[in-house]
Amino acid sequence: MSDATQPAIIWFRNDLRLSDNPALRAAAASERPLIAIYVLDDDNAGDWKMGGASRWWLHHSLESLAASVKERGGKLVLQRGKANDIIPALATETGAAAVYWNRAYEPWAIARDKKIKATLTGAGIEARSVNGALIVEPWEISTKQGKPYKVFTPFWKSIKAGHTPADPVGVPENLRFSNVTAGDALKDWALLPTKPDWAGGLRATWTPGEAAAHGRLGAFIQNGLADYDTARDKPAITGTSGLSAHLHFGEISPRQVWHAIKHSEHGESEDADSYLSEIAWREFSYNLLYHFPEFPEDNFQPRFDHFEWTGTNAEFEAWTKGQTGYPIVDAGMRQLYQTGWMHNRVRMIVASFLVKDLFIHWRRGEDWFWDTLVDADLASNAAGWQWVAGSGADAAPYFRIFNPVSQGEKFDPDGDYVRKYVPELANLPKRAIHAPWTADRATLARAGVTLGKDYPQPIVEHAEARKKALAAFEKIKDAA
DNA sequence: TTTTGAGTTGTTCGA
DNA sequence: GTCGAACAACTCAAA
Repeated sequence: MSDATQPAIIWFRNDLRLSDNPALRAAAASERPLIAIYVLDDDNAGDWKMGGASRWWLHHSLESLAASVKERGGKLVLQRGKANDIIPALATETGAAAVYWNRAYEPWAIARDKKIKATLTGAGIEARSVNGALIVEPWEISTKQGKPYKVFTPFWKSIKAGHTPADPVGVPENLRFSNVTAGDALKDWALLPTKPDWAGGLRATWTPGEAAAHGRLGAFIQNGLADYDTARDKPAITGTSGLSAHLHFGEISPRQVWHAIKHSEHGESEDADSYLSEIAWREFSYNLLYHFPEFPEDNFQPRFDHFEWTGTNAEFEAWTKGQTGYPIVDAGMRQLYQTGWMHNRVRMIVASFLVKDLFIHWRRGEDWFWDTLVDADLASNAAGWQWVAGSGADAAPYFRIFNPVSQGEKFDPDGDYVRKYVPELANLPKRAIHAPWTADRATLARAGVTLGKDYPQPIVEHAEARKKALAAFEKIKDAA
């Protein structure tokens, strides 16, 4: 029924790379001419269609992948719409014998892919999905009782004991592409902002694409890994790998990262272990999302449904704009808006502030991050917010309420991070940089700061908010 | 089945 | 300045 001249389709999704790409490898192994396609499927994504910053990244990542495919004599076909229609239609039109893809784990994507698989199979076309995004599939790891892990530490121990990844593989050598002409022009998707063009900070900070992902990993191993444990908490320096968006879009795979770290000079160090545990957090988040698909929308602990969210829209807006009057919070929120990314330590601080100082639902923070982060990832974003809010599976204890002043003093001791993103405070001495309202009049005058004019007074009093939060947690303690 | 130890990232208070 | 304890109670995971 099928002959060797029939092409195979390699459907690229969040796996925008050629190396260590199991679906691509399987497609190449079929020895059929390949048709490469990417589908922008906003219809299926519903409320979780890609946000603005992610779209910017996607544009450049697709450009990069398209160039790599072209170098090898092929063309990356771009189509927009429901993949349920597009993929089977392409297969039929081209007489394809098989379609290959790497799995996605967003609930909407799982549901869609299942239907597509049925459609293809029903039409006599082979449909094969494989694991290209995770170290361990969520259904392959469980507690000794056979249940999904809900606590990170035992999950991480289990990975180290029995689920370390295989070595990554390279770009298939026998890639042979078929000639296809159909498809959209990338620029017609209008993924880049124009009026206004807010992407300047993103361009200055990031280079999407497979080659850049490996460049960043190499630089991190060279310069960051040896001191990771302490440096990772300092937002003023490059102490983290910055791989989150590259990993999200699959420009690099977690097992490539794992392998490179392990085989580096400090591969067996504590620092390497704690870095790899961050990779495991990503896995853990996917694990939670797979087993509890409502995780991005609903409190994992239902008692949080009773929490009284009393924050106002004006306060939410002040938070998004970096105008809360707490310098470390404002620096973080401005870094996010300018660069599409925020340092992990600061993400926790701003999240804690939104939830426990402003009493605004974590879902609103999650939505804002979704739109503004280049690394916006359904699993990681939801897990992070639920963790901070305390509503998650493996949540921060109720009393863990970040103090934005002491966090600033501890992790940005010289105030360099604040000075960079809150330039109106740049001339304050370091003893006042994290709490400008405590500075005397002369100090403020010398720094050219008039509070309430150049920079806001704190919109809430932290000590008071903390007490209120503790009382609010007390109130929902016994709720169903 | 029951028991036991533990749970990413913190803060405050009092000695 | 430094240090340890307290801050709910609960659920998870393994023995």
